[in-house]
Amino acid sequence: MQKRISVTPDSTRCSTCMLNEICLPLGMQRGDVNKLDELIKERIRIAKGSALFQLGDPTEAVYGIRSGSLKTQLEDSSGQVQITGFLLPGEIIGMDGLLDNTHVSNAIALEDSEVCVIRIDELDELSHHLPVLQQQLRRLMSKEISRSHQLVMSLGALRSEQRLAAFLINLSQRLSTLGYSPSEFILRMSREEIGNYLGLTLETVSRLFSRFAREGLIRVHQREVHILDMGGLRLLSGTDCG
Amino acid sequence: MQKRISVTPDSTRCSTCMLNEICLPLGMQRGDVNKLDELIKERIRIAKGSALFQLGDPTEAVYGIRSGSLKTQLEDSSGQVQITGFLLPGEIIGMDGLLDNTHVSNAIALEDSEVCVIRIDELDELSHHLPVLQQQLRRLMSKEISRSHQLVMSLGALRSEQRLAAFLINLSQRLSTLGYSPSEFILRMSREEIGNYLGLTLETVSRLFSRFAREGLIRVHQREVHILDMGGLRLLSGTDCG
DNA sequence: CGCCTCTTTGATAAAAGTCAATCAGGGTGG
DNA sequence: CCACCCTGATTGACTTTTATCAAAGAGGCG
Repeated sequence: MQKRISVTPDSTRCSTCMLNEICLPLGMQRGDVNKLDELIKERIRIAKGSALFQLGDPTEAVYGIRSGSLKTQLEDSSGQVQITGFLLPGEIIGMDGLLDNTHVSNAIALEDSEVCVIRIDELDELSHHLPVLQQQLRRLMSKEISRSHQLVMSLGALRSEQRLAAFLINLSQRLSTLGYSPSEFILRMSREEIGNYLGLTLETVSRLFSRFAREGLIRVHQREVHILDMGGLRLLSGTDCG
Repeated sequence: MQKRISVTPDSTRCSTCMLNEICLPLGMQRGDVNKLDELIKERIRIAKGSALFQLGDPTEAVYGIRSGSLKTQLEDSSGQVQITGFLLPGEIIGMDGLLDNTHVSNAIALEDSEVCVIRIDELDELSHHLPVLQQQLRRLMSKEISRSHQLVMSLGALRSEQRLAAFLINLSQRLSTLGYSPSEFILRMSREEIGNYLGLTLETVSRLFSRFAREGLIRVHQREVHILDMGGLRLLSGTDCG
């Protein structure tokens, strides 16, 4: 279910990638981004439902998502699962796991996806000639810490309707950054996955979708969502929505 | 309420610090730790209740806690607060905030505390001569990501009693690492702060303490906690407790 | 000693979960 | 090609958990 692909000189590289401004190169100088091309030597295709990495696997790399979407989830010894993130193109996955180079979570594709392999050893190597690269990874890790803290805030301080509203707004914003419509999108995850992520049951999520629709905030049909009243959603969420 | 202290040659340094094995130097070679001494030029004393940094402050450093304890909390525009961590000696604080060098949380001392200042610019500087240092920070940031994910799991997947049990076990383990008793300790935070952290109300926390005591799992008197039945607590928590 | 803050405990209400039935689509095989 | 089946989604009735409101108790500090 995984297929490794070599990146040849004529493949798309960081310097020519559309996700340039969002992904690893976020905020880097043009010239430096060109040097990044040396870093990405391989990509991996992952089929829907299969794992990019799993709990206990050695961490040799982190991954920039090129297309598709994935979820990350913790799994404890009793098999209990908690989804900790839904990741979209341009986002980096696998940065937990760098404590002692062992993955502590699973990363599973929500649809057929492709990721760029950022090998840690090569990152350290390249950093000698491109010192800004270490700072870059640091910024991305810091972002992941903040993101996770936001999720903690959502789970700890918001009520179910606020969580779902904040979730939709957050998705909308991220899709918008990628150039997609902020008001119409297809959810790649099930009600159960949304519920797990937000600390709710799938029934509660389903009921909330119906209620939001009844109140004219959204239109929803299965996994297709239209946001009709972004202002209303924001108001409902009661936060600035991380 | 903050007092900056220069670290003189005869002060305690990383190489002679008791927290050597836990803090920034975690897992580093002896020789490398000696080089770390150049990095820490300043410490800060923070009085109980006052802030080490606040939302919006520029991030010039991260901080290793030398003594005392702090909490970190997010605060949204409506003033709603969510505590995202209680930090003990040897732990690093301030690693969110490295995305664009602005703090996105508050760090407040739970008791009079002292932290070592790890300036980011000096860290980058020293890294030229001590490449392992970047990896070190990376590991600590990865650890913070995992820690936060564990908290997400606690908030999203556990019931109130499991959360509090897991919280006590986690505290016990960390205090034990510091050489304190794993079974007797003083909580530095109020019921309200514990509740906020765990996504519960202070009343629920108080009731749970009473219930655990009634069931013989702990003895508790105000902020003094004795763990009587660690096995029972573990069983109750239903997890491997991050 | 008395005030103030934190904690405990109780009664009640609200939120979200559980159990159960039905519905809708998509894919498969006859 | 269509019926059927399987999975995921919706909706309802009821239960459990946790929050809210309220009052009283315990320490600590001036």
